[in-house]
Amino acid sequence: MNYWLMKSEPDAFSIDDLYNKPDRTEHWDGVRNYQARNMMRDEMKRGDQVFFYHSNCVEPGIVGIMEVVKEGYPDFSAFDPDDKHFDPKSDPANPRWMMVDVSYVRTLSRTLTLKELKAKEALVDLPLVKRGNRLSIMPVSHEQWAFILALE
DNA sequence: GCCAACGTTGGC
DNA sequence: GCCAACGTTGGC
Repeated sequence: MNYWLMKSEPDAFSIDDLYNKPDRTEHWDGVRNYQARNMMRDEMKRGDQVFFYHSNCVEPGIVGIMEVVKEGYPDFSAFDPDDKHFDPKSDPANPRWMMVDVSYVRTLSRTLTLKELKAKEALVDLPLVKRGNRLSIMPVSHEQWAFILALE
């Protein structure tokens, strides 16, 4: 099993929004970055565990855990001219963008803030804490996952 | 709201 | 294929 971290702006989609979805499950659409796309297309597998990270908000940090329940498939929001993430270059016959479905596992008892994570020597290799990193989906090693969870 | 970092686009 | 311009991300 692999571990991941996925960012979302809580104003757009928060962990509470995920909790309130039917089956507490949602497709992770709107990713328009090739590196992140490749991870969803090639590497994320059913049962993988994912940290839910709130970005661009008052207290950025890890707020919960979710699980991959459906592996990579075409992101249909790219085909919809009315969608915020419409991409005319993504052809339904040859989709450019992919997504996975994720399901709510639990909300952490507290937010593990970016500030706190940045201060940990054990996490210096986590892309999240590297200067200028903007990846919205990133792998987390098993060691990093266990270390972060122990902070809760 | 500012701005640094970085990915993408497009002219050449 | 280079690289300047531009748009976006996301912390602060």
